[in-house]
Amino acid sequence: MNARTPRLEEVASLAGVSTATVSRFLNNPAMVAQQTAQRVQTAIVETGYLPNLNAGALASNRSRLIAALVPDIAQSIFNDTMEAMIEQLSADGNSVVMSLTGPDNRRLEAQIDAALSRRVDAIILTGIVSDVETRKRLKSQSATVIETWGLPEDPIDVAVGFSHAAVGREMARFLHGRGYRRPHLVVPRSGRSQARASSFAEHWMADGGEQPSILEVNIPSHFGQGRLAFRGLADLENRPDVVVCGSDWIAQGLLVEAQAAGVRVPDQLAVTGFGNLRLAGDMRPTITSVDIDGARIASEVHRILRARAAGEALPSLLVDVGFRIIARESA
Amino acid sequence: MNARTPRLEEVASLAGVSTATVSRFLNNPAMVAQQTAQRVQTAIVETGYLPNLNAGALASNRSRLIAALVPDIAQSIFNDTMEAMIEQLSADGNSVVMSLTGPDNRRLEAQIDAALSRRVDAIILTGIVSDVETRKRLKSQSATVIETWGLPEDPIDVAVGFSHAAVGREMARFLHGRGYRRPHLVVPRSGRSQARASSFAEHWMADGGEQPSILEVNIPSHFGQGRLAFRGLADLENRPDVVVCGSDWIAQGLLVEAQAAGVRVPDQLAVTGFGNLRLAGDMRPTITSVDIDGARIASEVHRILRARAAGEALPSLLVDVGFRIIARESA
DNA sequence: AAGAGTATTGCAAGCGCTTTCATAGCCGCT
DNA sequence: AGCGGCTATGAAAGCGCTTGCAATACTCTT
Repeated sequence: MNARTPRLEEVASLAGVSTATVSRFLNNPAMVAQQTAQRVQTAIVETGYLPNLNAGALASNRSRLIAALVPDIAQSIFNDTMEAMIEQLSADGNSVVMSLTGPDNRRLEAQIDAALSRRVDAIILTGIVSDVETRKRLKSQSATVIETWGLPEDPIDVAVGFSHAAVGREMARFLHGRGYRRPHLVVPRSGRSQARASSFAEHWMADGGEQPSILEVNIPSHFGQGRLAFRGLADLENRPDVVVCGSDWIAQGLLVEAQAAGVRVPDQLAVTGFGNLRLAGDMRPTITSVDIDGARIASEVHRILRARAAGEALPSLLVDVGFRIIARESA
Repeated sequence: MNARTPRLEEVASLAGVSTATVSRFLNNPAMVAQQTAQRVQTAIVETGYLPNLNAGALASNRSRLIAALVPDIAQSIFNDTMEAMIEQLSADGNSVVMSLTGPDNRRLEAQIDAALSRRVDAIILTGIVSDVETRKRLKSQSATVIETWGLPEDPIDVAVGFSHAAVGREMARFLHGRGYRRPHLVVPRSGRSQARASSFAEHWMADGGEQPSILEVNIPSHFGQGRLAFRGLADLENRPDVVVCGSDWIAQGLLVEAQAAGVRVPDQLAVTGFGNLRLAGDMRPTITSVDIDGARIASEVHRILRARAAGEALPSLLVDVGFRIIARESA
């Protein structure tokens, strides 16, 4: 009893125009005359027409599909960015298909295949250290590839993010300036985190500090690791006065454990996080963290995609959105 | 210099068969003879062929695209479920497109339009109380609609979840059994949470308890609300002995604030959460919570979609995956 | 040995759009 | 009146697959 979903043709004949005109009205309203547009609009409403984007994608070779590859979403520091990305990209007719690459990138190749099979307009990579082969492969195909949250030296195509090295440097200066002397770094095993950590160490020592102690933790990082990290402090030769955590979760866990142990933060032990998640400001004491503006990243990505879609050249392939150290109570 | 991406035809001619055969090999390998399959496989590798799924979707009227509508991902209690969903559904050729409906469902209609325009095979709704009109609309169209995390009395199509009322009931019994007498409920303003709360109250009183006090909080719920909730306890006439929180985040925030105030948990004040997020087990004290098996929900959804794709009838439109109260230190 | 049944394959007609190219109408100028 | 330059539209050729139907080649049965 359900009539088939209406096609462009039904709309066209109801409006007394050709399918070409309806298609133009839909994709480029400026091309059709006011009067015609009116009639077409009415016909669309009347028929309850919903375009078939798969057909459109096939014909136009533009899918309006964006693939977002991200390690995970359960405990991800990228979630704010992803959320902004989905919202902004969806706003003008794109759809975001999510792929989870997991802590290792084992499934990455397959996921890229899947994305390319959908003929996505763009692939957005977040927090992913693609290996050389994968990078080469991505370079040699035609969809736009946007790396976010890092600014690689040799981007695959376009990149929107910040310099992890700069974060490490600024954090070192910040803590040095506050008078801390013995930092301990809790570093998730991801290339990005490690880049921050080594930059931190480098600048810390350049400013006359001693080599910071380091604890590596697995990814994805989480609350529990902070607790373990705190306990590990006892084994250190000289007790640190500040723990620089690779994520706010770790910082939070460390804080909780410190409090349970009766250690006063920041007096006896200071703590910093990374990511400036909501909890950083909510935690007690509030957590000093590094804020990355996810919405800004998303809007830059959006801008880039629009430019690409319009066939415009991009002024720059590397967009630095910066970061801010948010000083709070914990350090 | 880049040759166009190969089409089915290139593969076919290289393998010395028709495009139909290659297509069959791809979609239903059992239909082609061993020898032929071998040749086709070789040709595929040789050409580096990647199917164009948009074309396939158009021709077969099956997109292998699944729309997942969820309120948010930044602070979502559904993330574990979503993650499992994406992983499982992606595993056999589907792609999941994410849509964020936000705390209100203002954009919901547009998002449904977008999904239908993609001719998705299914729409997965999570934690969304669609209004009557929307439900009616979803009912009257042909894609599979799966509601998750709740078991509506009148499902749109299929539902996979648990009974919020049962959670409220069991939690009431659990706490009653543990000897608590004055529960206080912190309830996010979402239909689901409220269903749990009213069921809790109902059964609590049926067991002879007094009407629990209630604090409503906005969604999405987060850490900070727990802290506020704790402070609000001071205004209550008789101090509760247990706070039943609508999410683990709230419970965590409450715990942190309680500890800062020197209140011992659970001796002076017990706390329960909901969702059994990772932090519930990591927090100190560990948080008593309600576990929902997201992976199970995902696999049921997956099963349902496979059945639908195969044209099989479903044994049941309502799948109850249950829940478990995880007793920990906080209550 | 003929007929029936089964396993493989090819032909070709779409799936529902977009877009190139051509046409028609109209305006202002010379 | 004739012409160039617009603007608005239509005709129709695909986009790259899937799949119903038909054909072919075998394998069994009787």
